Amino acid sequence: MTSTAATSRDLPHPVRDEIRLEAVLHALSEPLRLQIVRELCAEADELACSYFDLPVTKSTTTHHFRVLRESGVIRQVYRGTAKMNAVRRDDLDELFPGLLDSLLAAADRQAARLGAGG
Amino acid sequence: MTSTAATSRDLPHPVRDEIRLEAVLHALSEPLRLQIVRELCAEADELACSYFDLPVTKSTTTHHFRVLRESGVIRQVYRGTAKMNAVRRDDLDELFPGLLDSLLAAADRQAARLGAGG
DNA sequence: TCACTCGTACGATAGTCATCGTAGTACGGC
DNA sequence: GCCGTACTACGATGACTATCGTACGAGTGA
Repeated sequence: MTSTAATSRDLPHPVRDEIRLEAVLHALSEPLRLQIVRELCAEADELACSYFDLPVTKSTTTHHFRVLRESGVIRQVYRGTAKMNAVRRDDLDELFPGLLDSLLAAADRQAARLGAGG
Repeated sequence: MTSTAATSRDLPHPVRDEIRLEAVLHALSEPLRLQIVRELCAEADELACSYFDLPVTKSTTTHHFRVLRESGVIRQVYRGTAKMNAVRRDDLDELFPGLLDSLLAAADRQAARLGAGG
């Protein structure tokens, strides 16, 4: 094949204008999903679903990634057998400037506060 | 009685350190509750529950205000028969600097975008 | 072709949630 | 004391959700 086709399979994503703040907040209100997004942003690169060692089964993992994708928080694309995930930072920053950074900062701050047990 | 007691009834609130980001996001992921918080911030003053003209029954209104209170987003206090509501801006700003402003800005932006239909 | 890995689809289940109606409590004014 | 207003508590209900297990599909490499 000629170019950038990931594979044959395509996944449905909301276009930028279909992303809703409420859906984004709902997606991020789940601890596991918030953690996934934090790691995705920390790595600043595409990560496979299997990269994450989550305390749930594969079925549940699939579910959480789908919620993130359908809410517009992440973009998913197949590369071989792996499904790669990346935060839709450009779209989110365009729609809600500064929101993602504030959310990540808030999550970091809380993690530091709760983790350190101060 | 001597001073500032609102009335006899007191309502349970989480203290600052008990406020969790996930709970805040969950509370604000509901359109009605997000709207309530937006109005509370816009008025910059305490507002009674009855101020809001919500398309749900009083029971449901009570439920939504309780979720906001128990997540730490708002503070509620009785004044006579009225229950006054105010956003806990100081606590939220201390815990998650800039988050509330980003969320409100995002909500405003989305409202303008969807309302204007541009 | 065969096996292996990664992820999906489906069905089930237990829990949470938004909603309502009704009945009840607390406060303020008459 | 009595009534009206503001809000609550309780029970019910339908919808959604997080979770799982099992069975399956799609791709990679031997």
